[in-house]
Amino acid sequence: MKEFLGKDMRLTNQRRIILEELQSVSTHPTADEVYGLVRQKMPRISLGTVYRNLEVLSSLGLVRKLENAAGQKRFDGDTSPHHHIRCEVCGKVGDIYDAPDISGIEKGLHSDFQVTGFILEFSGICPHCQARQQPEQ
Amino acid sequence: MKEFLGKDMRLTNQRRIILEELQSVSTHPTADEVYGLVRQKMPRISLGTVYRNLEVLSSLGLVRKLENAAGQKRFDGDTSPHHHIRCEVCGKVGDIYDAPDISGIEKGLHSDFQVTGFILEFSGICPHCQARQQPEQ
DNA sequence: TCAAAATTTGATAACCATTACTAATTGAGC
DNA sequence: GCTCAATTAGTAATGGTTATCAAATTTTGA
Ligand SMILES: [Mn+2]
Ligand SMILES: [Mn+2]
Ligand SMILES: [Zn+2]
Ligand SMILES: [Zn+2]
Repeated sequence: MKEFLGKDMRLTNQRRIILEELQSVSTHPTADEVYGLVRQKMPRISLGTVYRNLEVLSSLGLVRKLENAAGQKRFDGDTSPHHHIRCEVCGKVGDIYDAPDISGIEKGLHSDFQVTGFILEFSGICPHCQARQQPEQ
Repeated sequence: MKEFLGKDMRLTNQRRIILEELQSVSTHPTADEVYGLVRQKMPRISLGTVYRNLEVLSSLGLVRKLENAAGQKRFDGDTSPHHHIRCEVCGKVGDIYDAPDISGIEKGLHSDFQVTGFILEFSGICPHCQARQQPEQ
């Protein structure tokens, strides 16, 4: 991790553990949930430190910040290219690795904006909420 | 508009003017900006009434609600199918009417979620911010 | 026609995720 | 180890949104 930090940035225990915990789960936790995870290893860390470092890590490209839908921001320790699906009921986020490749779809659009990219996000219902929603029949 | 309201819902002046104002612009205003527009016609309306009715109108399908964790919600009086592009600098939203059709892309994905749909949103830089960002050369 | 019931409003308070502030602490180069 | 800028813990502030509720408005129906 050290090699990714800028020259005036320090590798603190807080920073290292936040990244490690985020990389150890596949749940796309919110900042608050990351806080819960990290406190098991480092009980005196503050929520502000978690927010601050999630922002630092995402601007360094070490984590992905998911902010293109309703609800709280979520964070992803998996920076490999993949899409996400968000539960319409509870907001939980899952991974989609096999979506058709639509790269380049942003080229040649008619817009006065300078187009730089796109985000494709799926919506659905997570296993837990499926079970809750059809209890009968 | 009356025909779209539920049987226990009333067509108030507030409700009608909010929809009319939203349909009269193509700027995808925030709730606060809708409040500003509506107050020109109805100076004593409250911000809470604007929020409440934007929610009602969007649940009836009369307006589109554009949610994003990166900023404020925005509202669209144009319910015809089209995509959006968001300015990375200022958050302004524009329309994209000529994106390639990717409907059906959500079918056959490998996920334990029940997949119901998708959102494709473009990102870019709006004309105003383009002018501000490259002042030289 | 008129009073009771239902809905909606305006005003304001509460909420809550996130950011800002600041004195104390600490990582890293010398 | 010493120095000092970067970082932290703790807490306050922010800001968009939602909740609350008495008053106003509209509908119902006797
Ligand atoms: Mn992911
Ligand atoms: Mn639009
Ligand atoms: Zn769910
Ligand atoms: Zn812009």
